[in-house]
Amino acid sequence: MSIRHAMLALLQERPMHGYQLRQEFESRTGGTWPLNIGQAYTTLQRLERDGLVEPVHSADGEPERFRLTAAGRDQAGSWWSTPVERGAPARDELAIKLALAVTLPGVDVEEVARAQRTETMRALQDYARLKRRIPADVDGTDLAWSLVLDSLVFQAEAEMRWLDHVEGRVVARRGAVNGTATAATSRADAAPPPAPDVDATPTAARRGKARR
Amino acid sequence: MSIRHAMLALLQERPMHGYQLRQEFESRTGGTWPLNIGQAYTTLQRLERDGLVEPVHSADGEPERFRLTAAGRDQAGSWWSTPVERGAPARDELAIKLALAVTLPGVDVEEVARAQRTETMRALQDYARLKRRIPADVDGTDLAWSLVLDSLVFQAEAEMRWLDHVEGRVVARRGAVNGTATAATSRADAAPPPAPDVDATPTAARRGKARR
DNA sequence: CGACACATGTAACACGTTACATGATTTG
DNA sequence: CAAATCATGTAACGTGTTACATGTGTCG
Repeated sequence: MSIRHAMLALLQERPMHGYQLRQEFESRTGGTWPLNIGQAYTTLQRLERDGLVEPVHSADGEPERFRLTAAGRDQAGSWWSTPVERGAPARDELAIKLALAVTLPGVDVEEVARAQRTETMRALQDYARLKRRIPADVDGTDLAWSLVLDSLVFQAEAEMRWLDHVEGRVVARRGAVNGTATAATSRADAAPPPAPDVDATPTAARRGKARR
Repeated sequence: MSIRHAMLALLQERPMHGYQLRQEFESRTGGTWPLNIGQAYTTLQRLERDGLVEPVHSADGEPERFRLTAAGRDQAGSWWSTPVERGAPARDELAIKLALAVTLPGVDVEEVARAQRTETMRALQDYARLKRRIPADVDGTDLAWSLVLDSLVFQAEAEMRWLDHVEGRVVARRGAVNGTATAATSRADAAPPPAPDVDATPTAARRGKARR
C-alpha cells in the first residue's frame, strides 16, 4: 500500500510519466527503496483503472504524463491524514526470529543475537558514511533524505538496545533454570560483542552494558 | 522470506501438519503476525516441491505431518546463522511518507507527524496492556511473546523520538526560510537522539513534551 | 442439534522483484 | 559510431491477504 500512495503523493505536485515518477521518488529517498521501473508502470495502470489518475495528452511525440483526478486527490489527501498503522498485526522478521530461537531446542540464541548485532553495527556505519555526504545547507530533497537516514539510525539503535535486552533476559533465565530457582542475578555476560563502535554517528550506539 | 523460514524452524522441533504449524507459530508470537492458514498450506507445498520437507505417513486417518529433509535442516541452519539484513534497500513506510511530506507543497508536515504520534502512543498503550497479561514466571512461550512485545515497544519509542526530531528539523528550517537567510542557527539538533534508558523493561513512553 | 475447534484446501488479487525486449535521443 | 540515458513496457515468480468450500469430531 505504499508505492501506490507515494505515486499519488508525487502527482500532487505535477503530472508526470512513469520514468519521472521513479526519479522523483528515488531522489527524495536518497536511493533507499529503489523503485523498479516495471512496477511504476503497472502501478500507474492500476491507478488509471481505479480512476485515480488520467493521462494528459501532450503535443507531438512527448511522453504521456498522468495527472490526478478528483478521486485521486481525495485518496492522496486521506493518505496524509491517516497515520501509518501501528497495531496488532506487527510483522517484524527479527523479533519473530529471536522469539522462535528462544523456544526451540538446539538454537544458540546468544549466537544469533551476536550475529545480528554485528550486522546492525555494520548498517550503522554505512548510515554514518552516507550522512557525511549530505551538504550542510540542506535543500528540500536533502532534508528528506537526511530524515530517512536518521530514521534508519534511530531504528538500528533501538534494535541494538533490544538485542542487549534479549541477551539479558536469556542469560537471566538460563541462570534461573540451572541454579535451583535462583532468581535472576547470574554473572555479567558471556562474551562482550566485538563492538566496532561507530565514529561520528549520532549517539554511536554505546556498547558496554553493565546490566544487572 | 520469513514465513518460509519460520516454518522450517518450527519443523526442526518435530514433524507437524499445516494447522499445527499455524498454532505453534501464533502461540510463540502471541498473535502478532496472525498466520493465515491458506498460506501455511501453499508454503508447505513449495517447501515440499523444493525438497526441504517430506510427508510422514501416519497410520489410519491421521492428518499427514511433514518433516525436514537433510536439505531442509541445512536451510534452517543457515537461516539461524545469517543475520536479518539491515542494508541499503530499507523500506520504511513512515520514513518515506514524511520524506515526501517535507518535499511537497501543500502538505502540513507537522500535522502528519502529530497524527502519527497519536497513533504510535495508542500502540504503546496497547503493548502496555498486553504486557500486564504475561505471568511473572515465564515459560518459554511467554518469554518469546514477551520479547516480541518489547521489540514493538522499543521500536515505537524510537519512532516517537524520530518524530520529535523531524518536527525539530522542520521548525528550524521554516525559521531559516522565513527569517532572511539565517543559515546555521539551529544546526544543533542535526545530531539525533536523546538516547534513552535501557532498563529491564522498556520505559512506557514518557510523553509530555513542550514542543513548539 | 448446533456451535466450535480441527483440518485441508482453492481462487483471486495486490504488491514486489528480477529479468528481458524495444526503441528514441543525447553525447563523448 | 558507440555508449549512456530516456522511456515504455511484458513475463514469470514469490509472497501475502481475503474469502470461500468442504469435511470431521467433540461437547454442551
